[in-house]
Amino acid sequence: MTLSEEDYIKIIYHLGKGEQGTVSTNAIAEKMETKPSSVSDMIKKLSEKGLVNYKKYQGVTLSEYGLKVALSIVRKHRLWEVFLVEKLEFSWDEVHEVAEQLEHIKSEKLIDMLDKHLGFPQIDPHGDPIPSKSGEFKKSIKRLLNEVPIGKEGICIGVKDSSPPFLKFLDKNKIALGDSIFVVDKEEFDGSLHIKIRDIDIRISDQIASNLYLRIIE
Amino acid sequence: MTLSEEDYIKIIYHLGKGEQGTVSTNAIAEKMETKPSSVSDMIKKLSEKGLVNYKKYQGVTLSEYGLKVALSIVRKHRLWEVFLVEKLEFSWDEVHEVAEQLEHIKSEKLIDMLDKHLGFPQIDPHGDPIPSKSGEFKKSIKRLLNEVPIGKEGICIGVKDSSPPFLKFLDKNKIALGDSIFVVDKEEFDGSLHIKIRDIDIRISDQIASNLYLRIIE
DNA sequence: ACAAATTTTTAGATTTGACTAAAATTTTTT
DNA sequence: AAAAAATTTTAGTCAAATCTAAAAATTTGT
Ligand SMILES: [Mn+2]
Ligand SMILES: [Mn+2]
Ligand SMILES: [Mn+2]
Ligand SMILES: [Mn+2]
Repeated sequence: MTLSEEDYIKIIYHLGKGEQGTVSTNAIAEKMETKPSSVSDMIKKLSEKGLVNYKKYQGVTLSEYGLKVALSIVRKHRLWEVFLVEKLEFSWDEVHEVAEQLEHIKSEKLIDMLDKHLGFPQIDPHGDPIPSKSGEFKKSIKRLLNEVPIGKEGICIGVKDSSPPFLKFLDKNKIALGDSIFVVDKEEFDGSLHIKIRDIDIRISDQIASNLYLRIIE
Repeated sequence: MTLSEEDYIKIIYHLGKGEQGTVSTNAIAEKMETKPSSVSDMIKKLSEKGLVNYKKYQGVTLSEYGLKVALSIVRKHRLWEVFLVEKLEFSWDEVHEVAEQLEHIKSEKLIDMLDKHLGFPQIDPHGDPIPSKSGEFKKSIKRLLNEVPIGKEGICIGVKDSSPPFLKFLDKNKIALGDSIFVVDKEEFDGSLHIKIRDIDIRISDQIASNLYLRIIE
């Protein structure tokens, strides 16, 4: 598989939300930062290779084989992200671009040993689950912070918006993965939240709360 | 720079033995596993980009800029090799192929932090010196262990005597290719050596030491 | 010195992945 | 149910990196 083919497969996977969804040519073109006509050409090739199911004008889905390939790339991407944060002191808003390159390195042993070196992590620095070698990954029970009931507590496991400005905000406010967040109160008027994090009470807007994923403890 | 251009530059560097030597089209073709005609084309391109000095039919040398690029690639290659051996439990004969891929990853921060993570190593698992960020590095030389000065360290790169008894001895004493050996002291009386290998102190006879090749710096 | 052998370069073709412009198809409006 | 709009595909180019075959330059052998 070429680097370009791998990028297409990964994008089709993400646009298909994991598995089923059929994906449009235009959507792929936008993500790939290329033209729809180029996408048509590539899809034809991927289809001939058995990586995608394709009928002209009817969108595209990953084949079983294509899904396997996609999960292997996602696995590599997320393991490298963990490596960069845990071992090389990168912060979570710096890792994606480098992982985009590292995910294409071809060596089964490399990724197995990297996994071991990192202690077989289950989630990446953005809270996304890391597929196992065989392509399974446990569905984490995510809930957006603004949907967490008052009086409940949860673990911060990820973000919906992973843009640098948002990640910077979290960093500045010392909100990080693994942190426990307790919802003290919710303001009806604007949906802003009063939360307790590391024994400190802070107030966050609905906009922030609706972009933070928690895993609810019970 | 494309991946292919980087490979050409690296090969021209190695064939030119570090710096001066002018390199022939045929030699490059052989190393690149391609045809001389393809090499001619690529050299023309590298010349236009100012990476090499080139006169038709007269061979090619790296420009000052090209040398800088070459050293940066060699640095990345060797740092990744150290990483694979030191952190991921690869053996010295498994790392080259993977490093050939990793050396093309583009991120200055990545390589700086990797260097730091590894403790700023001076030599790679094959005993070759690692250029500094600014492109300086020490020359490495091959020496029989009994000719290595006290206080020096080197990588075991080969044997002079490859008879079964000798290899058995090495195996029994856990001395293997790729191991780093530090010469602690030398006994004047019989020429026997006190060495440190994998943090263990052992004593070996002159007969053993005069049949083991090390690669040392400077 | 000069013919033969070798090395190197050019000419022309191929493959991959992309592009523009135009045609075909599907979807949305009226 | 057309007409209009949007999406998707095809047709025809292009650039990068490669190839084969042939021409040009250099080196070698007598
Ligand atoms: Mn990422
Ligand atoms: Mn991630
Ligand atoms: Mn190597
Ligand atoms: Mn090496």
